[in-house]
Amino acid sequence: MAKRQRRGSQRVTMGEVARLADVSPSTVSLYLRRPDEVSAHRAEQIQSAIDRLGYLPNVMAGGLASSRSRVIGVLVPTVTNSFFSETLETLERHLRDAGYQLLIGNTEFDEAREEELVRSILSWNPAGLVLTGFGHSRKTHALLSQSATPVVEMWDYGQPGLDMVVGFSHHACGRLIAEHLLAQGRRRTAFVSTHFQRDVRAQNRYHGFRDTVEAAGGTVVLQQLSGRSHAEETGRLTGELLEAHPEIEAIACSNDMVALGVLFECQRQGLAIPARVAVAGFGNLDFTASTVPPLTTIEPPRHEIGRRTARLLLDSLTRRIDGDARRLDLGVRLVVRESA
Amino acid sequence: MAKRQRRGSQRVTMGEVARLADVSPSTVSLYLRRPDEVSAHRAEQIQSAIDRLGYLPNVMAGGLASSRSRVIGVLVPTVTNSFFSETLETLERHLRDAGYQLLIGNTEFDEAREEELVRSILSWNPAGLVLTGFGHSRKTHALLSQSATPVVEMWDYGQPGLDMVVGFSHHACGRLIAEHLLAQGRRRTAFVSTHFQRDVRAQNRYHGFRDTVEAAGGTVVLQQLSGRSHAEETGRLTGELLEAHPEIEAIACSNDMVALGVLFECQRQGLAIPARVAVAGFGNLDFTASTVPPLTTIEPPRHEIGRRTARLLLDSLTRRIDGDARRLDLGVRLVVRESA
DNA sequence: GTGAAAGCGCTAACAT
DNA sequence: ATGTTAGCGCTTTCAC
Repeated sequence: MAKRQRRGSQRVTMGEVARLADVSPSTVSLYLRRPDEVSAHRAEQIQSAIDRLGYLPNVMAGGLASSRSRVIGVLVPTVTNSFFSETLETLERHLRDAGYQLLIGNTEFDEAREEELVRSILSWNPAGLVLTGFGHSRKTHALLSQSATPVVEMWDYGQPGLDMVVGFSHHACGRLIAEHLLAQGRRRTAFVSTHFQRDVRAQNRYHGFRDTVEAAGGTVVLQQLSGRSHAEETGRLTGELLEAHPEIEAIACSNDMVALGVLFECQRQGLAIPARVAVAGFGNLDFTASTVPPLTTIEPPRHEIGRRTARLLLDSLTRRIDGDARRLDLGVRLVVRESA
Repeated sequence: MAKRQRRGSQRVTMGEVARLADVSPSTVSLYLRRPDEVSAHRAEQIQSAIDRLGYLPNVMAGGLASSRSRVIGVLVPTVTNSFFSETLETLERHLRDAGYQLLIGNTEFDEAREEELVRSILSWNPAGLVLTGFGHSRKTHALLSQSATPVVEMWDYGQPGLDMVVGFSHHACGRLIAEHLLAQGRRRTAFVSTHFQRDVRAQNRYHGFRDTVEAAGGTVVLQQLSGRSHAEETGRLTGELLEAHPEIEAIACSNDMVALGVLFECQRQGLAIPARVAVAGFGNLDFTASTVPPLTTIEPPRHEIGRRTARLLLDSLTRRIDGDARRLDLGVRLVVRESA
């Protein structure tokens, strides 16, 4: 006789496993959570029942009963950005190894959407939450503070933050590039960037760059793309830039994809890099080592952010973390190659 | 008097909302699920109670009670790959708009890991599951068939599949590129590729390419990278390739990042593209339009895959989908630019 | 070490 | 249209 199929739900319950193993459901539960507190004999019976029935625990029931949910929400602007997706991947691996399931959401650089996602994720009663950066709506702040969920803000550093922080200073990145360029005697500069509205961190890097260049008596022309880094527009804007400001001897870019666009535009115009104009990026994307010429850039700790965020969050679930340890500045590294 | 804090769980329950709104819990439940079946008066009371208390429904409790879980699992090889992440983003938006939460997992191109993830996701009793491609372990097949969860395999086409399929033929992509090159009279070719073990779809494209070139009496030299597309290795292998096979007049690449590496290597060696050697990619990544020269490539329907996968899955949850409509070949488009 | 019993917060009949 | 009741499948005291 075939078993009746329940409406789309899981077939085998813990009770059925218990019956087959000839123990009580609570013993099965105990076996699943703390195997060594069950006698070897029963453990074996239970495991073989589980295998025979193909039993899979029902996470929802478990979560409800224990009122703890092995779920962690992660909100990034977009998974489409390789910076965030690499961090995400590392974060996922570490958190999954610790038994947590990630709930990932794309805020699309929009605080209202972020708020919606926070609300939706809090409905899952998550053990923790990871957000990108410091920009959140008032309502989001309210939601989070009344929920008492541990929160890590990642990929940025330098503001108080909601709870825990793992990242680095983008202002410092801009400064680093500026200092490198200034040391070469380049004072007439430009900053070509993705739109600040889509990328506050690019804006912070710009500020760091501009402040440093201007403090040294140099100039900075800002050229903002209309949206995300689009190679075609990057080329066009770079062309306009160099025509309007032929004195420019260095171009800092908000990221490596923008720098790639600038590089190709210079090639098209026959401008020698770095002789005529230096070019620097941000991100140290894979291809930057083999462009012609190789690109000077900044290496952000994308995987380290994932690792440390996972660890900090996990630690905060088991023990009290004190003030200092709650905020991590991971720093960055300037990668000097030939383009600047 | 401050409310007692429950151990890390959600504070406000539906019961408390009901009490404040002076209705029964089930009326609150009804209001939340089908608002217009509740009288306007009570609806208002309930909503204001919800607002005052900051009530968020407990998804776990709801899911358990209804034994339907507005959860859909998605397994991709890696979110780090822009093809998958763009599909993922579109998929996420559409599915979330329909009220579903995505559970995303990285298989890391490993069937054993995929199996583990399938198991872990089935524990959530998902409404549906989205996998990438056709390669799954026997155990995964078993798990899925006994669970009766609707499954979409995406990003590929041309095999029976487990249930539903949304993608395109990678073999056809290889053929398309080959035909284009052959039409230009180029018969001595090479295929530079990421490692097949990490990318079966690249292998399929290679097969389509090779079969077509050889059928026309041409030759194909295969050059496989050791892992994922790494620009430095790509350059080195391309150098070796052109030295060992100076007769080569066209290089097809398994994707645009590889093609970029080839492009720069040719620049470094002073080989004119396409005069001396033609170069073609796959993916139509953003930068390909503005390389020097612009890259001939193939546009895969990355967003369309997300859209159609979401729709097919959603549809299959409400009505029976018949045979033909369960398998979608979305096709691809050859984008001819100057490099080939 | 094991089992019985009481929920976790919600949904879904069913009654009214 | 609203309330009553009985679970959903598991975890967690608490006896034994």
